[in-house]
Amino acid sequence: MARRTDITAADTALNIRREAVRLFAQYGYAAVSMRKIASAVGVMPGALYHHFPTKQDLLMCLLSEHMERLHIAWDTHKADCSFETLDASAQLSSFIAFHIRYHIALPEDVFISMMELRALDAGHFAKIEQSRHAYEQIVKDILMRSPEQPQMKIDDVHVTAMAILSMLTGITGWFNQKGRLSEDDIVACYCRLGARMTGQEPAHTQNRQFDTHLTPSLSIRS
Amino acid sequence: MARRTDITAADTALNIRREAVRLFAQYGYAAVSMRKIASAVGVMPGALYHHFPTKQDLLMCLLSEHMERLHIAWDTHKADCSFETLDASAQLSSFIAFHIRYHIALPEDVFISMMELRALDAGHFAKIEQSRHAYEQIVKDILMRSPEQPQMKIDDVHVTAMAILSMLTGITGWFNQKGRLSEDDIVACYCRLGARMTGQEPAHTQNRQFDTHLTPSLSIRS
DNA sequence: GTCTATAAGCGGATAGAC
DNA sequence: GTCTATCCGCTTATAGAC
Repeated sequence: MARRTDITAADTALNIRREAVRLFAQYGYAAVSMRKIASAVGVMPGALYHHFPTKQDLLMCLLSEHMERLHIAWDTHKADCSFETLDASAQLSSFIAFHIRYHIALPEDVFISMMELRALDAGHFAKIEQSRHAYEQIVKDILMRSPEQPQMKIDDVHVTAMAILSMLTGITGWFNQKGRLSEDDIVACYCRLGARMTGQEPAHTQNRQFDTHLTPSLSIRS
Repeated sequence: MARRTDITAADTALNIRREAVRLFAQYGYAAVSMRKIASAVGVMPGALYHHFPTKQDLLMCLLSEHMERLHIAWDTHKADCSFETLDASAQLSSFIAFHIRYHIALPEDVFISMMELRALDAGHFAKIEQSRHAYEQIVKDILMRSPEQPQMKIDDVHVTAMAILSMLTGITGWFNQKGRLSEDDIVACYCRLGARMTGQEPAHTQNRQFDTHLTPSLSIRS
């Protein structure tokens, strides 16, 4: 067969990233060899090194691009729901809905971004950790505005923020697209839980309506 | 130096388990070689195979013993706090306190039990997964008794149980023994959060007293 | 029960042809 | 941009001496 000119270098680089994400998520970074990635992509091992100088660089690329996409998606979501005009209670529900939908859509990226931080060398780790902290700060900033809301009562902003984030991120561990609960059901459940965790009475939250849907831009993946 | 008769085979096996837990927690199962474990223990690599036939068996031993100790500790805690006599609300606080204290005391065992499940082969995985489900069922059983409690309101037992467990297990990711909050502070915060997540009004939970301390048996480690 | 020594193969990464 | 071929250190695991 003649050389396929319909497959570009950019395609191969994208295939490498996609297969690497899949394999790292399933088996872990250390357990996946460059040979296995090459085999999944359909190229010889040496070809990978034309696109990524080392295995470590490949991992760092996956994690940094994931964090970058996450922040961009959040900024887009903020703009689309006029986030700054919402009160703290509505902001929290808006964040919860965004976080759940984004994480359910990209479970493998999320998974390796949690699990493989320790596989990064010091410099790379610091960069990703900074980006993670910035994301956590979103929740803390929302909770710190709670004193403006008479129906919100928070004992400890830091603990409550970490509890909410852990609770949300844990969803990817058990959620099944074909299971009993739809994505909308999950979002509704967790918005209620988030409201309760921030001291809002069930009576106040039962009948509130939130714009909990993501903007279409989220579904675009590089 | 003559052969040290004060070091027995049981000591070596214990040292292997301890160093393996530490190294697996820090770098991950796949990233840690038998050579590194042997070096940490202070023996030659071949000696490890006298105690564990394969690396996989060593991992399975660590995980199965962790789950076994966890269930035994829970049974002991249940007996010591007369668990069956408590109402559902107090049972939940009792469980939360137990879970937090146990997990803070053994963060490395907990960590590898979450992270290295995928490193187990199919048969071993099934056994550990069964034990994990049994532990999750503890929370579901408590929540399913909530209809007896007029102050408890739960939308979905499964979701609420998973949310509580994720929230609790996430603590090990950020808790620092020397940080701003003591273990007691954390337990108090999370008992409050757990109460709120199960629909209990802040006014109801603010002044309640729970026996949130673990029994002494927990501090014993094989 | 631990040692020395080694088998047999996989690991990341590179050089140079095409 | 991908291939073939290869370097060489490290991997799990075993055999037999002590």
